[in-house]
Amino acid sequence: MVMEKPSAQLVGREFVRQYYTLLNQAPDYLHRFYGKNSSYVHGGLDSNGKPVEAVYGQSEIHKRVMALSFRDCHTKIRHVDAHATLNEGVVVQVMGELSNNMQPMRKFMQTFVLAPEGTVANKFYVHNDVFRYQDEVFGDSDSEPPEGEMTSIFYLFFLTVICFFFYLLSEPAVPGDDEEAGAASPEPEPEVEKEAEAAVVELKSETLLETQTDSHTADDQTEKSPAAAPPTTEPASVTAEPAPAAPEENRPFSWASVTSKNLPPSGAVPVSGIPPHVVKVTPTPRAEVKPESQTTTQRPQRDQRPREQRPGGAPPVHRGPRPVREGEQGESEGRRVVRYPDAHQLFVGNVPHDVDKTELKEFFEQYGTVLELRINSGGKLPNFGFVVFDDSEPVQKILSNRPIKFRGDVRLNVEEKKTRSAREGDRRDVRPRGPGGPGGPRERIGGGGGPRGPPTRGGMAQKPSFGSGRGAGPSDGRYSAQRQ
DNA sequence: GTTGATCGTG
Repeated sequence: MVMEKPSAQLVGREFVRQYYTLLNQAPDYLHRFYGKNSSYVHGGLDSNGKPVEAVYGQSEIHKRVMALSFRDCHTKIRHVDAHATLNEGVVVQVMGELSNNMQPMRKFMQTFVLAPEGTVANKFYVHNDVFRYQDEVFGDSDSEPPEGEMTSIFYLFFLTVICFFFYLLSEPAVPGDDEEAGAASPEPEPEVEKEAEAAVVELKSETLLETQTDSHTADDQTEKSPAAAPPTTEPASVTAEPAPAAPEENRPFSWASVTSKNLPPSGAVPVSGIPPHVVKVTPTPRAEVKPESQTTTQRPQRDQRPREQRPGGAPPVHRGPRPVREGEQGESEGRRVVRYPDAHQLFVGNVPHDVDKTELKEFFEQYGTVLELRINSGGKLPNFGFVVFDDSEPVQKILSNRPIKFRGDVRLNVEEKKTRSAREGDRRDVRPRGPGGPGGPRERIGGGGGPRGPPTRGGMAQKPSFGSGRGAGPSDGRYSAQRQ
């Protein structure tokens, strides 16, 4: 319940990860770490050979960053110090080496002052960023033999694992779909200068994440480890493919909300359009967060399935991928039988009998993506059906838009899909469980008692989540907080 | 008025 405040160390390390990852992958977004009054200096000597001065403010910083033309910027972190400082801030000092654009590594020292973003706990922005190259300051240019440079890719992996996010700047400002698409598109426009950037950056991370994880959809037999990539200068290109991008809605993404989003009662995840954040990577705790060790420790094995070692030739004990049911639209590509969570489904009653399935589907498409629609005409009236969306949000939207008029005047009876037991629970709310407990009056009510409700909430990670903007609380069960 | 069918273990 009590969200521990993350230690300065934690904040610092995590920030360092994110910062240098972004520096490597998307330097043109780097300025989003900064605020209106931030200061920034990144090495450099002026014409007199003196260290250049800092610039102030996000847009100036952006210019400066662009002028520095980071390209394939690799960083090797030698040491990170992070201390709590005034006003709930964190001061971070990084010592390391940096190589830009295939140039040799240069030693640097960089100091950040992270200030609380304000409105939300554990969000930070960079208030000061002071970066100097050692050779520029000391005049010496001894170069060390580089070894095992930290490809940011590796950090990237940790990004996917660790649930921290720095939300940058103030309000997400209700990012619209276009923005989302824009951010996910391979060629993001640097049209910033407003807020709504926080979201973009989040999405950015998400995108990066996808590029790393898209290769292991569901069944990851082939596990290619990005970290295994030798420290050549070739990072995985981020711009690869922005992934199918399921119609996720606009709510800002946060890992906290992901981890708290329990699986639907049916325990199944829709296969079609795997939401990017459903990555099943079990968070390996940041046991070793020392940047140093990361360079060598390589990836933590992402799925520990102790049972099958899956030896080279031994036939796996696959229980057999069930043949896809011929039931209606069996996702031809999805090799798994799909079951949808109740929350994504809508019961629709009072359906006109002559209705066409596609007609109904088109009707509901206006609320969201209809994955599946089934009409049950039990011989006679009434007619009802189920609409499956790709998310609970359209369902909620529909429910709150009741009455739903179809063909002008037909009032569809839309309800959240209920299981039988759920309905019974509704009806007689708190029926005093009479004495006799499990045996009760011999009415039917299946012998087993409701096998409902698998214990969904597994071990909620206790880790402090940073930008858990809104979803900080576990709270809601099936309905994730509908925005608005 | 009306709430399906489907899978599969310890």
